[in-house]
Amino acid sequence: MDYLAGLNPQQRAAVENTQGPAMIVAGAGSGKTRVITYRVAYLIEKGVDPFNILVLTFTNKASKDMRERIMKVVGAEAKNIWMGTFHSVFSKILRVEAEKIGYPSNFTIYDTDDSKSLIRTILRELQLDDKLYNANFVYNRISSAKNNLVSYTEYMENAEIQAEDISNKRPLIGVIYETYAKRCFKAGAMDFDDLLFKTNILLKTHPDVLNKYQQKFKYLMVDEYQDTNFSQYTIVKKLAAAYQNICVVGDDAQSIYAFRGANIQNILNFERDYPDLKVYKLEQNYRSTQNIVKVANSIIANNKNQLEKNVFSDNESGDRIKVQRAFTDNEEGKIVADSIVQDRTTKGYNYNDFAILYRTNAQSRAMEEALRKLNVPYKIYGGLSFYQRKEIKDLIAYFRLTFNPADEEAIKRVINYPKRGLGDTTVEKISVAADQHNITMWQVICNPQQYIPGRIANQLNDFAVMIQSFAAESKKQDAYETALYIAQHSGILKELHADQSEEGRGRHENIQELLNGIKEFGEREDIEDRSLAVFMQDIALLTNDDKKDDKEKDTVSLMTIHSSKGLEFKNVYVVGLEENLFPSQMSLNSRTDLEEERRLFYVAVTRAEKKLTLTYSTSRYRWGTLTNCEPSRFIDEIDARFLEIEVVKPAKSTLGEGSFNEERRTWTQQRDTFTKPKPSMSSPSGTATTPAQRPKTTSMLPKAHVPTPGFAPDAANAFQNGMEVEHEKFGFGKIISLEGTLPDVKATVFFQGLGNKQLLLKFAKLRIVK
DNA sequence: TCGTTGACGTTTTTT
DNA sequence: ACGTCAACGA
Repeated sequence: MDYLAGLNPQQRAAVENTQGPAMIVAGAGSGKTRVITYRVAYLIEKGVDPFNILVLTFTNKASKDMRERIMKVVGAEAKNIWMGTFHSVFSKILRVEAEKIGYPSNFTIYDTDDSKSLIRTILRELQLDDKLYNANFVYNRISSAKNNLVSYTEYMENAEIQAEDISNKRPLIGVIYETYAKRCFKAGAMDFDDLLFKTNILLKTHPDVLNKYQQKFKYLMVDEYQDTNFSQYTIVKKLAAAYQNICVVGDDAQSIYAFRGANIQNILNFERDYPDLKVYKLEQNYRSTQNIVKVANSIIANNKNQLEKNVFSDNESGDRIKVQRAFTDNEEGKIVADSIVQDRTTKGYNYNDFAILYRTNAQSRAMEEALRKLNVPYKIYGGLSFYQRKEIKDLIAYFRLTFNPADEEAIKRVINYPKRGLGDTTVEKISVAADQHNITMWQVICNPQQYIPGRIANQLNDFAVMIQSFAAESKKQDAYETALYIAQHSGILKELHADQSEEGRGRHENIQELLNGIKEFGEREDIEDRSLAVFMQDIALLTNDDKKDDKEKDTVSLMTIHSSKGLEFKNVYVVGLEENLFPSQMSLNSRTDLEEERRLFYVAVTRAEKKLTLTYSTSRYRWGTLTNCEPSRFIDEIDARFLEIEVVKPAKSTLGEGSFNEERRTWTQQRDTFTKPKPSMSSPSGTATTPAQRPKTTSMLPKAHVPTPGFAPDAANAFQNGMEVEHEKFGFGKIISLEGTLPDVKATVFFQGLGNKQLLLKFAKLRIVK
């Protein structure tokens, strides 16, 4: 246990106090991960069975890293610790206990796309205005209800919530919530929030199950506790109730997930729930230079709501923080890329030692381009994950359907991909029939003659038989063979193979990569059940970090600030420090939101060990148009003593060594002259629409034909060559020729002023004149 | 039923 | 700039 010697008194106390409730308030860079790691190692060395330890983290990456670090201390035993994100740990438990709450153990996990798609379907069915009832809005509303453990019944009975919805002019959210929840249940599906919500229900309604897991998890640890929501808080509280060996670790200054329901109250509740709670404060920052720590402190001091804490550093004072201006987003990229190349060569850094952090994923593009131009290797973290690509989701939807045919979203995704003549109309019919008879869409598809008579029934039957053959195949073959069989027989491989464009080949390669991944999974020795069904279970919870270890590769890291939490780099560039971008436009309405944004800035700044650079641009492409930008208020908030402002461009600057604020004033005036509306040339006085303002197309087209009163089209079989006909839009014309056989007869008709038109008689609305 | 077209909204952030 | 969606024509 010689590792204990390397800890400071507070850290050591936190590690050695293993019994009873504890809270570790850990400032940025204060060795938090080390403490958790050693605490777990210490527990094991004191004789606690790893199977009795549960460690909950916030991201897959954090749990993977931590397991590796624990492994280095205690060896292979670390494999037996229960460790993972809330979502992954409790989805595992739910699969074991699913039947107790009426779910199949192979329930599907709906990702955000699936959820929103289902909500859109429901909005259509309820004939609600999808502008007012925006799917995103509805989703967030339902999500936050679940995260606060409000069921749909409670939602509709709660006067406060109802009043809020009514004042939002959206009184029917409760009804949508109910429909959504029932549809998910019918489909054997849980969304992300359900994984926690249903766990709560399970533990509440089944004391025996609760007891089982209380006995199992005698020691609990929760990382990033400030980011937990009420639903997570309640699970932890219940599990810890028997032994009270609960240790939470967090930093209120780094709470950046309130938008997702995280509640800072949880820390306060925590003290209230455990009167004999021991609190450990880790305030010494070992990561960064003094300057960086001071800058971080001066930023967070602007927040009103925070716990008392004094983070300090004994490291060298270090360079001042660089602030650099660019005139365009591309130039910003160039400045950063140049700086990386220069520091690497002159100061002997690796590419690994650099990170570029941004507020939104969209900002990565300019950075990428600049890095590519200088041949700098880089890796983008986050963004569209491999498993979110269309072709991957398509194939996975076939897998989902194979193991859970009730999965409505999977059906809708693949029933007509590749094209097999089962379009929207048919899906609508299936959906209606399913609703009427209170069965699943799959049951309708398996019995099409009964519910949807006609020619379509045959195609539906073919589809059903195909899916059933996949299920049969999965029972005979291993994961890879089954997957390959499905990829081939669904027609997906053929479809992608036919597309010889660059992207098409890329998609084909992605499918190959997924298949390879499944093959590797099938060869793993450490898992007993290596079936495709098991491979599928966690797919929705995987993010990018699961794919290949690029750790050894020497690359610059690009990521959002959110995904940078918990990481550290020698050199950090925080880019796009502009009003409306960072802080984000969405955050400007309320103090709470702005404070969260500021904490985000705090997180960004505290990632840096040696050198921190902040950049902003005076213009940037947003939504495809060039927009002017103002420097972020966050720059102003930093104590100027720690800053080094570099005015890059204007050759022979007249600004001299002026302060940042002075420079900014100049810049602002300059911008004003550019944006002042020019004397109007385009808008003539008066409000009436002038002919010149109408869309050009209208005036260019021949005059629209007004159909004869009582216009009624004739049946397709009534037409003969040479007949004079009337078209609803094109007016009068004459049939020049007829081709094909009923019902697919195609007519060529000559219309006055329009020339020849080819019309399919079964669609075109034509009336016989003579 | 399917493909094309033009209008529209999108950019917070993650499991 | 880009992707999604409704409307429309074939």
